[in-house]
Amino acid sequence: MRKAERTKQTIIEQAAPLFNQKGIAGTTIDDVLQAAKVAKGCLYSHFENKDDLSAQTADFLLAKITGRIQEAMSHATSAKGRIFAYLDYCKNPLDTTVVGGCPIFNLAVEADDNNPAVKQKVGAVLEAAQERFVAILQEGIAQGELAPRLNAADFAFKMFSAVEGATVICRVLASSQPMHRLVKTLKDELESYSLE
Amino acid sequence: MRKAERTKQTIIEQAAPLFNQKGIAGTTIDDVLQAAKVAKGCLYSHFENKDDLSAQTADFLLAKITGRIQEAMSHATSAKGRIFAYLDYCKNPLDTTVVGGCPIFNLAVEADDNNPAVKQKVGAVLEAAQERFVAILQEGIAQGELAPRLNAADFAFKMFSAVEGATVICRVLASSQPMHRLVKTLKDELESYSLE
DNA sequence: TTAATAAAAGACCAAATGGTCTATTTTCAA
DNA sequence: TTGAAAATAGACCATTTGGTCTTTTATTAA
Repeated sequence: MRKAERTKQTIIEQAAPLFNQKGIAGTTIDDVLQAAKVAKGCLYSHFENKDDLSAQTADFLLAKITGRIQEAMSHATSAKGRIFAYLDYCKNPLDTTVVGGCPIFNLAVEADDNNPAVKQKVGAVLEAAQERFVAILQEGIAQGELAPRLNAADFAFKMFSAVEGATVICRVLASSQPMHRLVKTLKDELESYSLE
Repeated sequence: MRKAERTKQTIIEQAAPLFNQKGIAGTTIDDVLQAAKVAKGCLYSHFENKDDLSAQTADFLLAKITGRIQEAMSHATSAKGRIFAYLDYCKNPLDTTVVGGCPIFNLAVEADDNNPAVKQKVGAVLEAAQERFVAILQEGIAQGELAPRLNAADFAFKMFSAVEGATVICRVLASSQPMHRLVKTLKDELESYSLE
């Protein structure tokens, strides 16, 4: 039963970039089969159907970027440092952690009107991310590192929305320059609340 | 030849919300046939194939929102007024002009890795929008309405990215509250550059 | 009004797609 | 080492999908 788990993981890992690039509707079971180098019977012994596969792959994708973001921020100690680390992590939208752009947004856009299950997963991730940023900023304020006049929730939401939006825009324009300027702008803005 | 044009327009109009909600890959020719109440032979006498249909529908969708945004801003006279009008226009992400969210982003996300033709269309719209906002802000500065220390390009991009990003997020969270706060934040920010 | 032309209908088709089922191979505990 | 159980292969199937073709109907310029 150990081999099976490995195979299942392989399928998910190979399916992930496909779903992220081509979308769920745009990805075929045969695409996945080919990428994972697995036969149909094998895939269907691990997943009920395409919906099940896409749901589990969505979980994988979402876990992957949130993990990476956490990891990127974990090296910093100050609030400002953590936020800067996040912004730096997002700096290159053309070459994202998972090929095809930010899975959060890719899934969000596709699932929005179609896939309640995935939509809910994305919603949970979105809320967690928001809360994480707010907590970091509020701790920064509590520690006397950031000015209390900073509205943590507003800044966090603005920053996150802008970075995610900019990721999409930069990818379409095939240039990461706008993102670089955005990151600089947001850093300057946060810097203006710094008390140290 | 007049009737034909009307029929073609109907097909595009009926296809538009489908493509916007379900995506291009997720929308079937039969879906469109049913929505437009037209037979297959009819549709294919107006469009070469699905690609042609989706490209023309993308044009329609993009023209529609850009038109609406222009229209919303056209009533205002000052730079601040125009920007505020845009922000107000975006205030309700759950009930967008075209059902299913902002077509710019929906198309951007799907076309990004799949559909160079549509990607290019979206890119053009994105650049035009950005330039429009920058021009408005710069004119505001030139007219002495806004402080010259305002970086028009940076503010415009941050605003646009954030609003588009927030639209997606709000839709997934099924709440327009975050957008309301974002709009307020951005208005306050622009207000702080107002010289009048 | 009518004839030439354009538009629309829908039966038909081939390919693709998601999914099933049985046969075979592999795994791994005893 | 071996045999029961698990995993995998891939032929097969029904349905869906994009697309074509011929027939019928509607339009419109003369």
